Amino acid sequence: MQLTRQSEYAIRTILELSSLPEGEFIQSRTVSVRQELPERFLNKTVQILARAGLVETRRGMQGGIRLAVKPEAITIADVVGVVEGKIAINPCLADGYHCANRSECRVRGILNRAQEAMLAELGRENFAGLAGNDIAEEAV
Amino acid sequence: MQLTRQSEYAIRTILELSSLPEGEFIQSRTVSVRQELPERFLNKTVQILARAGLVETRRGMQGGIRLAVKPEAITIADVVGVVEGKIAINPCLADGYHCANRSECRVRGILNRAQEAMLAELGRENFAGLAGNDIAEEAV
DNA sequence: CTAAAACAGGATAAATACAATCTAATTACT
DNA sequence: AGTAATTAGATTGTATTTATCCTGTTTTAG
Ligand code: SF4
Ligand code: SF4
Repeated sequence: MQLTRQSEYAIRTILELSSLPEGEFIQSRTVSVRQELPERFLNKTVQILARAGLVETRRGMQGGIRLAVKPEAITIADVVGVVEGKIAINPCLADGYHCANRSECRVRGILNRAQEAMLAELGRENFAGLAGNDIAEEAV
Repeated sequence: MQLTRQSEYAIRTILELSSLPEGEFIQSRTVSVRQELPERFLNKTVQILARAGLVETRRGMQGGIRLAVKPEAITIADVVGVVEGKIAINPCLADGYHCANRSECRVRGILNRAQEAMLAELGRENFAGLAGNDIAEEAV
């Protein structure tokens, strides 16, 4: 019942990128140093974020990575969802899983509600707020 | 980001026990058959539940297991907590873990709120309601 | 008093999943 | 060309989860 480290790494990466001036590239190596993340493994993580369209990459000299969308449009729920795939705290909440007594099971309903409650919280605040680079710092 | 199977097994076991007349013993083997759970593994799970004081066991002929407390007093959150230990969806939410920038980290607060929201839902309904053996079936 | 029934507990094995690394390619700028 | 950066897949290492085995202890039927 825990997020993977890769999710944390991804969150910290997006956080780092969110605090940069819009459009600026930063090398993933720099992120790994600043956030103290294993470099090689972070590269993998960046790839996932890139394929999902959250970050943009540029190769070669002067290359690096940057956000592909505005920090305001990304939440922790998004990042975790991209890295770990669609969240399902129990197999029966995932697509394509068939449990015999699923129809009459009342446990499943509770698990589902619990999951939704968690995802709602993870999706409540966006990375503009998290990185602290929004002016108003919308009072919660 | 998933509950262990053992948690499911434990939930189904408590559910089975909750639907029995109060005080009646049932053999763990019967539970494993009725719920289609691996017998040997379930024994281990029962031990955990017993040590935590949720179920009571009796050895020998005519032995078996039964709830040690009323179904009304047990929630899914309790069962999962017993089987998996104190829930922490990220290492930094567990006791004894030290993250360098924990004090200034705003991600942690969100993760914590998400976890609490999930646990609140898991603790909302008790096993009397889940097993459907309470009269009023308290309208939610 | 003995044998069978049922849980207790530790050790171990098998299977997954997670985390990290390695090597080689590709791209792009200078 | 040459260098700096990401891309991609393969591979290794580690931890966790899941499951089984074997031996012991308790209880009761006979
Ligand atoms: S028994 Fe209920 S909670 Fe468990 S897997 Fe089946 S549907 Fe889901
Ligand atoms: S960076 Fe924040 S969320 Fe991540 S482990 Fe540290 S305190 Fe927790």
